[in-house]
Amino acid sequence: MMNQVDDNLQTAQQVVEIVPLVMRVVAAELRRTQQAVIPAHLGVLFLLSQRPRNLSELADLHAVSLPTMSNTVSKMNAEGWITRTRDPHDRRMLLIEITPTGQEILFAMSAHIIEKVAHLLNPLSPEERQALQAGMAILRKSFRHDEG
Amino acid sequence: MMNQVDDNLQTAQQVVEIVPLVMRVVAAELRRTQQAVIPAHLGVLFLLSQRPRNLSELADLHAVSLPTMSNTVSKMNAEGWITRTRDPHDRRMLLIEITPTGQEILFAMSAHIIEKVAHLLNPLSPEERQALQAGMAILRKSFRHDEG
DNA sequence: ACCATATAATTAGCTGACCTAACTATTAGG
DNA sequence: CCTAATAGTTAGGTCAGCTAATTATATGGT
Repeated sequence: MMNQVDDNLQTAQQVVEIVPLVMRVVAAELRRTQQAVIPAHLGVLFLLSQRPRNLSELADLHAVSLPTMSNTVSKMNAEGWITRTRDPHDRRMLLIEITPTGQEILFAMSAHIIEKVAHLLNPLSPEERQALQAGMAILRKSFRHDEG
Repeated sequence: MMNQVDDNLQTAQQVVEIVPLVMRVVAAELRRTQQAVIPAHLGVLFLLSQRPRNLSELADLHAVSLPTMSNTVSKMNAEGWITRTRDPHDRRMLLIEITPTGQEILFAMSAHIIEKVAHLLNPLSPEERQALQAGMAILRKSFRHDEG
């Protein structure tokens, strides 16, 4: 019989083993099959599709440093995927919003990646799929700082 | 009622959203708290702890290109974590084996990372933990090319 | 009213993991 | 025995991420 502390460690070990593997396999799969270029910062577009955010908020939610997010946002702005405006109430802050172009990119690229992953998940039974979804939901809860 | 194709896509979407987030959060957590340096290639040590491998096999299992794995293995060899010997039966191939030092590093660093992740997973209930483990097992099955 | 401090974002410079293309070394097969 | 295939390395580059230092704005105490 395993106590709760040991079980927690074992769960953590699994996460540490599996998550990086999934990252690499998906990256490799995209590289292998891709014609269109995948924007690296799709996750940020996704966050912005939910609502406008400021830079610090984006950095926090995306779990990167502020300079990294600043750079990311610059590039996305240059691509026309987002707009950056000063918050009139506090001119230190940026209000970052997704553009219609950004929405389109998000939609198209998400569909592309998701299709690849869905292909890898194809052999799963409905029960396994459901179990996987449940696991992902728990990870989201544990690793995302908000619920939006 | 959702059909199986849509459900598969939705599952994939969740994976695509969550897995990179977990990566970044864990990386950030390690950076924040770390005294000792974490070897980037812990996953490779883990594979070698199971059994010796050749380079192509490692590259495949780790889902990176051959040159990347060649470079990784060189660095780990310089650190004394692994040995590289020519396979006597086919001198083109390398037999790559973990050293006792490598074993120690793997053990110590795994414990460190797993402890951090376990900390993040602490608020979970036993049921959630179990669900998360189930989800991870399914991901392993879908993304790892072997069962060793 | 003013200055010190705190907060928001940017810039500069660097690291490290990853890639493709081109190469060397060895094996295998007609 | 020589051409093909296979295993690994080298060369050269990209890109997301970092820390440290800087700029701009806001706030709070005297």
